[in-house]
Amino acid sequence: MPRENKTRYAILGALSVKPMSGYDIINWLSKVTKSFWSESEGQVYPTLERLQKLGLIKSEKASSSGKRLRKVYALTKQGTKELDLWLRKPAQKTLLRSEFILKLFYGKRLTKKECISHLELREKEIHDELLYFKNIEDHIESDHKKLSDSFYWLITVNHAKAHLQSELKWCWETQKIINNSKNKK
Amino acid sequence: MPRENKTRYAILGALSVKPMSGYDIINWLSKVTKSFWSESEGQVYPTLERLQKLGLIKSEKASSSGKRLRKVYALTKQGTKELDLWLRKPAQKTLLRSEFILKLFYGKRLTKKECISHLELREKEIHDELLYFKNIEDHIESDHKKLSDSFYWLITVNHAKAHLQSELKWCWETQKIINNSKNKK
DNA sequence: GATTACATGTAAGTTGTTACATGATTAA
DNA sequence: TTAATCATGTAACAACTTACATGTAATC
Repeated sequence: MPRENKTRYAILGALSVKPMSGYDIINWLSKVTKSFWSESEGQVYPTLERLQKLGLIKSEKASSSGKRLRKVYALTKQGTKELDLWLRKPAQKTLLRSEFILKLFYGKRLTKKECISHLELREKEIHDELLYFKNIEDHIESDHKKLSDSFYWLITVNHAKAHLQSELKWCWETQKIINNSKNKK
Repeated sequence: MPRENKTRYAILGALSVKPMSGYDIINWLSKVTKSFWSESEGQVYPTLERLQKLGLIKSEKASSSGKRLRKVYALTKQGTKELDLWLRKPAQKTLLRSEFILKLFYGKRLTKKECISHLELREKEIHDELLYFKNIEDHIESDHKKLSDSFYWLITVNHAKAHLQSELKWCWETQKIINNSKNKK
């Protein structure tokens, strides 16, 4: 059995919030699902076409401010059904790959200092990401108070924040452990 | 620029611990780097061949207990150099995709009960995974006390455990939040 | 006698990224 | 006028999974 295409559901879900163009979807997802889902252009546009052929979405051609055509897609009844069916199925595990942890896993080959600097770099990234999610949170709370979507959006932001905070703590503890270890290097 | 192949480094790293066959590598990685890195057969065997052609690893043909040939690979000097070079470079971010969080993100389309059941399912998975890492931890501590590798292996196990524990806590809190919310569904 | 573990590999297909092409509009 | 943003799309390629083919040896 081939792998199930998950991109479709991310897109169908986005369109369930409001009709959007491909460009809108890419930007919206990259902002608001940043911590747990990403899509690239090369995926979104062809998938939109496929979904339309399948009758799960329909496009209403609309021109934006300029003359360049802009295709705004909306869910069809069938698309809505398909989305809701998928949402109800238990989630499959999606494996992550962390290059950072892989490097640390082989940390024996590095000096203490080099390991610590990997950890410090990650620490900085985490700080930036926490700031980012603080902003996203404020943005969701102010702009979308009316939408009941925002309730679940904030829950996923909490998830990201909890993850980052626990990783930050682990970074600190790990640096201590490494500094106190008796390895020569 | 094409994406950099990370599989090579996972394999080179594995061979830096001890010479192994493709089969060994697959099993070892799937056990010990489970939480942050996975490789499939269809990746490992062709990559081993490529790495050999590049002179980064060499195989010593050896037969195992039976007659079936078994290729044990070891790092060459060049391969060691390549690995160490990569280990010292700052880690690139690897994006994760969580189907579970994506479903919850669109949770507005589900009933409270359905959302809770997604969370409960995840809770069970986390329990199992925590148990798994407890076992791995004991295994690393007993079998590999002599190897100084184990120091860093345990650090990555800590990372996985911290992540899981923070997610578990978030699961509980989220269930409370959903139960207390005033959504109709 | 059947299943599981050992062991290597290939084929087919899907999924995904990156870089590019194209072109309009708006703001510095 | 230069750059950024809006906007859609394609081509090339890399990465990845799944299923299968093949065969031995040990165990239940």
